[in-house]
Amino acid sequence: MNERSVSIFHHKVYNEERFGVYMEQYPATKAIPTQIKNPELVQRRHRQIIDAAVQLFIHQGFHKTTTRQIARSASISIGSLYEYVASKEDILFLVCDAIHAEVERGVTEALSRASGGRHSLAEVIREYFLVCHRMSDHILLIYQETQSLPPQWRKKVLENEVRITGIFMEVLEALISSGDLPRLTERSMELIAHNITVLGHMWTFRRWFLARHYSIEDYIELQTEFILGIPGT
Amino acid sequence: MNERSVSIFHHKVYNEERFGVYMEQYPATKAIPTQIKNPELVQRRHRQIIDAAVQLFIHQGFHKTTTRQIARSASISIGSLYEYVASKEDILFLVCDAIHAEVERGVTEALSRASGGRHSLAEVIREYFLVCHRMSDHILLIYQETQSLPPQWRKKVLENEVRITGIFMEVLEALISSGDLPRLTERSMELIAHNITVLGHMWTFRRWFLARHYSIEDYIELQTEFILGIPGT
DNA sequence: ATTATCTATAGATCTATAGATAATGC
DNA sequence: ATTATCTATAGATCTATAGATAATGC
Repeated sequence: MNERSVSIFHHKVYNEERFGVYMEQYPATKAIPTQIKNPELVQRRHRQIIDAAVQLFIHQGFHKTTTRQIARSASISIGSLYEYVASKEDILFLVCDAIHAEVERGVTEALSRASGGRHSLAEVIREYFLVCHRMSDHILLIYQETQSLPPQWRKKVLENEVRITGIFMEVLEALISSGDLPRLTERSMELIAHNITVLGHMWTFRRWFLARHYSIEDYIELQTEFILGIPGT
Repeated sequence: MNERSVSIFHHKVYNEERFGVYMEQYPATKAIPTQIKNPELVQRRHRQIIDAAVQLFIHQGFHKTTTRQIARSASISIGSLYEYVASKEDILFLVCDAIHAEVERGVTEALSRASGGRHSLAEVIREYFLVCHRMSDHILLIYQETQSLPPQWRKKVLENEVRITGIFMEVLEALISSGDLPRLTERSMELIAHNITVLGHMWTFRRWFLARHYSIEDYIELQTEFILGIPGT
């Protein structure tokens, strides 16, 4: 569907300096037990599995995708696949966690570029919505398949979701304490952070309708007005 | 999970007067071919199947529920089940369509009670959010399983979604033309209607987080402020 | 020797239907 | 005779693993 989405998982964000060790790209990799001794290999195979599975899940859904298809598409045997995961659900967890890591990376990066002044909320919203636009299929997948995860993994995926919403809370807090935004109650601010998160997701799960009427630029403009409560600008 | 949700499908909204015929409760019943001659029986069995399936799908998901479980829970044999539907996907369609019919009924009913004045938008939002609260599990199911429908049925389910959003558009239009709401562009108004719809759904798919911090009454109050852009009241 | 990978398959499903049986109405 | 229902099962999967084989490093 979305050619660009394929390459999303080909950013290789290594961090080899820290403690002199090859750092795990995704926390999920650490959480899944394996018999394989070489951690670098585990990481490489996990990425192969994720890249293969994410495309298959997007196009066929989790349940209609077979473990054999994933193995074939990742260029490993079905036997090897089960050296790196204990179950099909483990693969779904790897996929969900990788998607959230990518969304978080996008938002954090945007944040570091933001000017920090009056308009920085609009800037952050804009960059976040563009991340949602690029990762439309992936975010949709999380909405559809989180329920298929075992409770232990689902909990971790929901924690990821809370962490991303937390980024918007920090932005709102900073702007309020600097006087660039009117004072709000904690509760109200928290809910607004959730609203921003979800209105970004809305572009992914209502795209079948919205894209017929609005470009992503239209959408960002109108939603920014709506969120900031400024009917004219 | 939610005891009240069971009874939602036990409202028997018959309309026997029109044309002197026993009217179909759900349009979906008409769309699914069957060998059974008695339409009243088809409708009754469809309702049995829907009531059984909706609970199983909510607790186990569509893919983990077997057609045998549905048949058993609906108190008919697996053979009979397949006299009333052609496939498992047909059952999912019946379920999604019935849920939307129930949501629409709830919103329309609320609308007919609304005072129509200045505060009627807040009233409609309130009643709609209460419908989402009551039907939390059901709305979540639609988010998760719409993708599992064959294209033909998915299209119909998405049309239901558009129709429900359309109700909010009409309310907004009426309030603008009566001068009770500031003038907005058509595009902006349409997007606000979608936002209202989705912020209701948000209570269902973020309930795992929101319910820890807000009661449904808190949620309605804060979201109404957010939507109407009034930080104080 | 140790580590990683592969092939072949056990074991356990599940959907959908064919063909037999029961119930209903003339 | 017609309509509705049931039982039994064909046919087609799919996940996960056991046990054999290949590659690597001392």
